[in-house]
Amino acid sequence: MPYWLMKSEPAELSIHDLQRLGEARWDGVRNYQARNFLRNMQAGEPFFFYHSSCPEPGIAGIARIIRPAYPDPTALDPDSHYFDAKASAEKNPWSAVDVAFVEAFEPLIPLARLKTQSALLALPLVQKGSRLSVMPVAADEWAAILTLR
DNA sequence: GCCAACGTTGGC
DNA sequence: GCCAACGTTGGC
Repeated sequence: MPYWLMKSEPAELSIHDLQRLGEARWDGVRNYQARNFLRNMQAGEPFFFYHSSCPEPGIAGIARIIRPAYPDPTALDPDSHYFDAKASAEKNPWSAVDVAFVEAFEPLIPLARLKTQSALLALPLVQKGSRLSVMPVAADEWAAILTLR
């Protein structure tokens, strides 16, 4: 079963928000490579929930996909930060998935620590300049990260 | 198709 | 707030 990692700004949606909500829609992805990965996700697949653009960036827990990709409604909502004037109900290029809480890491695994792991050199997350917000995680990478909890 | 300009991401 | 790196846009 494929594993994934997705980034979220905790001010927008944190692992603790998801823990409280139970489920949430993962929307607002506006990068084609990330969107293509979203579209490859299937219900049941787990992902690392990464906190980005915050005082302590790192992997904050685990969640799982509960509904595979469908048209992202925020692209059609003029009031949304993620509104895309070029999207329409007939032609919406953006996708969202629904996710459910699994586990929160206390404390989270800091990015600085992930960067010291030789097993993670191939993971885009730790590569200089990489901004990919949705990425696959290899089984051995997943296992290596779990040992850091 | 090239590429400069611009906007965004995201760590620090 | 800074800025490196990247993706996108649009003129040509």
